[in-house]
Amino acid sequence: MREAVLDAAIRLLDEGGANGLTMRALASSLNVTPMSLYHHVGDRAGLLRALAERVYGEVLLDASAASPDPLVQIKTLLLRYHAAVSRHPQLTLEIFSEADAFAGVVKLITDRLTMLLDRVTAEPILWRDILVDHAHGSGLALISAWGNQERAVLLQEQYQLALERLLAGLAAEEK
Amino acid sequence: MREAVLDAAIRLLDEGGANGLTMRALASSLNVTPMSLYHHVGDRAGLLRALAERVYGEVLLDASAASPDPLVQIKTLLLRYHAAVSRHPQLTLEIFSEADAFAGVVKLITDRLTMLLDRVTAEPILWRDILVDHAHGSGLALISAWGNQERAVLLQEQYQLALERLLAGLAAEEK
DNA sequence: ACCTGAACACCGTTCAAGT
DNA sequence: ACCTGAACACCGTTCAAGT
Repeated sequence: MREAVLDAAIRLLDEGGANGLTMRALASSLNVTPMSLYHHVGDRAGLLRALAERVYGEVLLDASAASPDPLVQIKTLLLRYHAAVSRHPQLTLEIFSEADAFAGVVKLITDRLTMLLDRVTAEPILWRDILVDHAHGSGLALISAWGNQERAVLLQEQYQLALERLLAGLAAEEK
Repeated sequence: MREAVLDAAIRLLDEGGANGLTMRALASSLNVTPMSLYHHVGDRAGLLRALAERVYGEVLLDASAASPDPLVQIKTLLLRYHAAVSRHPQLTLEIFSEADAFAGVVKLITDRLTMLLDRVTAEPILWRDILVDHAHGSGLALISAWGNQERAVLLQEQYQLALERLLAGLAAEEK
């Protein structure tokens, strides 16, 4: 039942943004009373936290990937994170507006990124913020392309290109 | 009177985010009926549009600055835009969630940026998106530092540093 | 443990009426 | 032109009551 609630919630959020995901609309889409939701996901903040864990949680799966090259692992991690952000940009927006945003899963992702960058550059923090901020900005730009599959694919390809430029700039600095 | 409404609105938005800026709270803070606001700024969407024009409008003032060097002008433009975004990150967030976001002023800013980049790189669009997306992500990160003046200043300085790295990477490519 | 209806304190916005 | 009160159709969440 909890999974069904989260499924319906992410759909409402994708389609209607923050205003589309109301407890009452969510309950109604499941043929249930609004108050019933509180037994499965808690209040609206709890619901959003659960959604964030589900969407961003996949990013860290089997992270010590094929290649031992840290630059390749950095690229893989960022491509996955960007994919998660741009798959549900409205969720990202909603998480951002919380004061203690990105507290849980995302902290794990940026920590892993920092560790990898430490092996590649003398300024791991600076580059981590450049790469993460850029991934956020690029992912959020997907909102303006919602429902436009063609443009969405184009933006995804462009992110890959942009990431290569950024990592080239990083690799060009001496360690 | 219109200016007073906008002043109060941006304050509510900064302090309480999207949920803090309600038409009723805004009216109450001005000792006025909610309906009175509709004569000055229209509905909530109109209010946000007016706020966006005011905040982002300053970015384009006297843009053909001191130096004729396009790289310097690019840097100045982005520093100003980032300053506007990070001064009111909650407004940026709210504008982002609109379908046709950044329609007005921001279009002018990115167009000017594209023109300048055209004189410096063979891939102006790619670099425009890198720089704009990064500015957005970095500016939005200010939300987590709200009320923390020390951290806010640090993030501003870090943006300047990050921008220099990015422009160095851009300049390193052959035109 | 899970679900419910009724209620409370909110929203944005429209409308008809006032000056 | 500007302001108002009342009303409508919504919100999130609490509470007391049911199974």
